[in-house]
Amino acid sequence: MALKRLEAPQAKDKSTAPRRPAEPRELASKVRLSPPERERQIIEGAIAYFSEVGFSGQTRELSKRLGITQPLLYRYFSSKQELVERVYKTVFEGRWNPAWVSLIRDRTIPLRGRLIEFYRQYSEATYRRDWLRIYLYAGLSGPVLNQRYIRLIQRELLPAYCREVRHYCGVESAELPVSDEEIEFVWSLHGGIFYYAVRQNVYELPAKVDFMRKVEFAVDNFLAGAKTTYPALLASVYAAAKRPDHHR
Amino acid sequence: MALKRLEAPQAKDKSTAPRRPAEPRELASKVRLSPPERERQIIEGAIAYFSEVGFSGQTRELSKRLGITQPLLYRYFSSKQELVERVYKTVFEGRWNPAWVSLIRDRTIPLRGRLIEFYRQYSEATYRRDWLRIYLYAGLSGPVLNQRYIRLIQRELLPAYCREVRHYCGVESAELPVSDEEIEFVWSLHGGIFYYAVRQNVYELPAKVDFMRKVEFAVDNFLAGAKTTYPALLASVYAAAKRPDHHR
DNA sequence: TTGTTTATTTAGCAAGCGATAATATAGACT
DNA sequence: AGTCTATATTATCGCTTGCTAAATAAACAA
Repeated sequence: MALKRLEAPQAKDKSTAPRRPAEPRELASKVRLSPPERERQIIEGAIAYFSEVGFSGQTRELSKRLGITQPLLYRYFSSKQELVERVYKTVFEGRWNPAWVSLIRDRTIPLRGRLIEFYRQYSEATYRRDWLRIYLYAGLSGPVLNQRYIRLIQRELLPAYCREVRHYCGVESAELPVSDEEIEFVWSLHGGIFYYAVRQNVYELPAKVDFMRKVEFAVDNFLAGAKTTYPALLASVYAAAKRPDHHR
Repeated sequence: MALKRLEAPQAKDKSTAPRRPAEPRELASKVRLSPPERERQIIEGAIAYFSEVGFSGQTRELSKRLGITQPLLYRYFSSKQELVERVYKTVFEGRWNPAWVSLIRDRTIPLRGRLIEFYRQYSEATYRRDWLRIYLYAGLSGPVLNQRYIRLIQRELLPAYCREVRHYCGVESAELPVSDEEIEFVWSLHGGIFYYAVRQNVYELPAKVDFMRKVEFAVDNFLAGAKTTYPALLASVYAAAKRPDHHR
């Protein structure tokens, strides 16, 4: 019973007959690429493929879409895991623009305009189907990469938000550090817009309201509310910080 | 070369020797459960397992965690896909409470209090690690289920939000239907809180601000802003609806 | 042309996977 | 206690998967 496998057709023939010559291929390109070029092509294809099917996608199917054979992947990446990590790295580290922080801080423009312009640029870079899907897949595989990205947002972007909102509300204070409560306060704006992008580009719901229009609503409401709630928040945090038991 | 597989150790022995008697098992329970009970147990275990590793998790590992053998799963579910769909169904259809809509509409309580109380209850039911992870996995496997859930929110919950916010802002109008713009407006509140839950329970970032405190910030800022921006939004939508080219 | 290098392919393994058939046994009923 | 039925297990199939070794062929230098 265990030997049934033997009876597979032509199994014997193949083992004794000389290897037949390679038949002409009809794949996309027979050209030999230089290693850097081929590597770039593989990573690009892997981003497209894994963003669609997830990181449990098979190397055979990926190679098929690339028009190459599967073992060739292993000439450029020693394992599937290594390729996956290159995909993560390329996507997460390649689309952040430090100029965005300067934009938020540019007080020659009204804060409303800065925030709207920021989301116009930021959405173009990161709120795309492939980025969002890889972000979500990464977060489910393990928290580390998303933690790193969120910490980047919390360290670079959101404190700048907070200082500008303070200025906007007329409660600027250079010496008072930005509190966790303030960071969480501005997360509401950022998170609401992010989730819009997920609904549109991952869950594929029809866009009944244009993205930029939605951003305007969200920014307007955020700023209008902040005018009264932000000073109150700041006061409550500041009061708590003055009390002896303020740590924890 | 192709016959090498034959040389696998004890392959022949196994095929000729009589089946050895079952060795005593040390698994959790040898009891025979009634079909409904066993089915419930499998689904419950599948929710826990698939929410951790995703739906590409293996049936063998699942059965191991349940303390049963893998073929037993196939007595209760004709395929893995069927089990997966039961998991989806159980999670998404089992945790929605229609009373939440009544709570939002209960004008004997100030709107702020209603919203905060709603998020206290809603987060307890759905903003849990297993629910959130299955929600995210489902959305990446295909948009259908998440679309259905989001449409439930948009049909049952958010229009109620909108009418209460209209009342809160003193611009109530029973005959004017809730517009897409208004729905999107209140999504900002809901989405910002949802993404907090994802950061906490999926990306496992330390909670520097307590969930209910964050909800208070978000609701306060939303309502404070709405007082001025919601009437303006309503006016702009209403003005557009009056123009001849208002449809699309 | 001829030889060398190396990008790429062919063939294949070993482990893992979903699923099935045959067998064994727990537990209720007589 | 003995019988019977449905629950549960054992063994195994056929296919897929990540990965490797050997063979092939394109590009370049002599």
